[in-house]
Amino acid sequence: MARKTGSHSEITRPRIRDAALKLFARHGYAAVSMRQIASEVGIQAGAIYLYFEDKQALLFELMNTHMDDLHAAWAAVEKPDGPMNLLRTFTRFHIFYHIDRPDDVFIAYMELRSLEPENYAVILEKRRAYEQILEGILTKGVEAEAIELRDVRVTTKAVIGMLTGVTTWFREDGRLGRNRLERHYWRLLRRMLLGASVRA
Amino acid sequence: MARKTGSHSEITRPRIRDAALKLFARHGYAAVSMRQIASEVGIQAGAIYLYFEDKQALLFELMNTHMDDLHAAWAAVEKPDGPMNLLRTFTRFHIFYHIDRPDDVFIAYMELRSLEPENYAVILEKRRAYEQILEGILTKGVEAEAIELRDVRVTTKAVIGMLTGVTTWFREDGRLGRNRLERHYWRLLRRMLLGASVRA
DNA sequence: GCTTGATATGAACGCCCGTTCATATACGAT
DNA sequence: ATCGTATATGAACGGGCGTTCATATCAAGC
Repeated sequence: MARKTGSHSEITRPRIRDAALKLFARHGYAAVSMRQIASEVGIQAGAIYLYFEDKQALLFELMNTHMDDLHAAWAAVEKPDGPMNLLRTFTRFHIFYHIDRPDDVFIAYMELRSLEPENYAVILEKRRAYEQILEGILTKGVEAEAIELRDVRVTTKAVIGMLTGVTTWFREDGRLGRNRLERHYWRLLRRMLLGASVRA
Repeated sequence: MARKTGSHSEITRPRIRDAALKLFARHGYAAVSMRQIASEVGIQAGAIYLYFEDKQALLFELMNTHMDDLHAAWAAVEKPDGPMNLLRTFTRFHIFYHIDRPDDVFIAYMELRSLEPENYAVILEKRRAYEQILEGILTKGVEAEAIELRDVRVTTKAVIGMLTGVTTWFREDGRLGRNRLERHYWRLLRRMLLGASVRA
C-alpha cells in the first residue's frame, strides 16, 4: 500500500454512496445515470468503477446495508417484558427509524424491481425476516392473551402497511411532531389489537 | 373521414395503453422504451406517436384515467346511511377496486415522480380528493359520535396506508380469499376507530 | 529523489434512447 | 376505378447510456 489508508478511497466511496442514495430516491434507479452520480460527487463517471463493480452493485449495496442496519438497530434496542410493551417498543422503533431515513426507505420499497434476481432474493429475505419480528411479537401477544385477533399473518401485513405508510407523508416540520405522531399511531394500534374481552 | 371509424385506431390505441400499463408496472416508466411498448403491440415505435404526443403523455393518460375511473366508481356506489355503514362500504370498495387493478394502482403510487410538474399537480390533486372522501367519512363519524379519535387527518393517513398496503402483498390465489380479507381488515378497522365509550 | 501503486481522468466503444419524417399501404367514399 | 386519408413503416437524427482502458497524477515508502 503506497497511499495512507483513508486518504481518498475512504472519502470518495461514501460520497458516491450518498450521491447515489439521494439521486436514486429522487428520480429512480433507471432514470439516474452514472454520469449524474459522478457529477454530484465531483468526479468522472469512470472513477465510480474503482469502488463499485457496476450500477447494479451500487444499488444493491444501498439496499443491502439499509436492511442490515435496520436489523442491527433493532437488535440493539432494549426489549421490555410483556407483549404489549414490546409491541409499543417496536412501533416506536419502526416509526422513528423510518422517518429518519426517508431516502433509504424509499429506495428499499421502490427499487425492488430494479434488482437482478439474485440480489432481489437477498433483499426480499431480509425484509421477510424484519416483518417476521412483528409477526413474532403478535403471536406471543395472542398466546399470552394480551392481544386478540383472528389471523396473525394478515394483521402483520396490515400493521406494517399502516406503520410504513408514515414515511410517504410525514414531514419533520409539519403540523405534527414525531412524538405526537408516534403516540397517535400507538393509540390506534392498541385499540386495533386489544379484543373487547381484554379491554374490559 | 375515409376509414370506417374503429377499424384500426380504436383497436391499436387501447392496445398501446395496455402494453404500456403492463410494462410500466413491471419495470418502471424510465426503464421501459417506446420500442418495447411497440414490440409488445406488434407495431413500430413511430406508430405510437399517432396516438400519443410523447412518452410522458402516455404515462399521464394511464394515471389520469385511473384516478378518474376511481372517482367515478366510488360515485356509482350506493351509499348506506350511518357513518359506520358508510365506512364499511368505503373499505370494501377501496380494497376490491385496488386488488382488481394491481398495475394501475402500482403505477399511480410509484410513478408520481416520473410526471412533469403540471401533470404531477393534476394527479396529486385527484389523489388528495380521494383521500378527502375517507377523511369526510371519519369526520362525520366523529361528529355523530359513532367514531372516537383524536386526529382525523392522521387517522385518515393511517387507514389509507393500511388499506392500500393490501395491493403490495395480496394474491388472488393465495391462502385468503378477497372476502375473508375484506372482513378481516374491517374487523381491525372497526376496533381501531370505535372508542371504548362507544364500544361499551 | 526515485519508485510504486492507489486514485483519477477523459476519450472511446457499441448500443439504445425518444422522436421525426418521407414514404408506403390499404380502405371508405365518390 | 380513383381518390383521399387514416394508419403504419423503417430509416434517420442527435444524444445519452453503461462500461472500458490507456494514460496521468500524486502521495507514501525506500
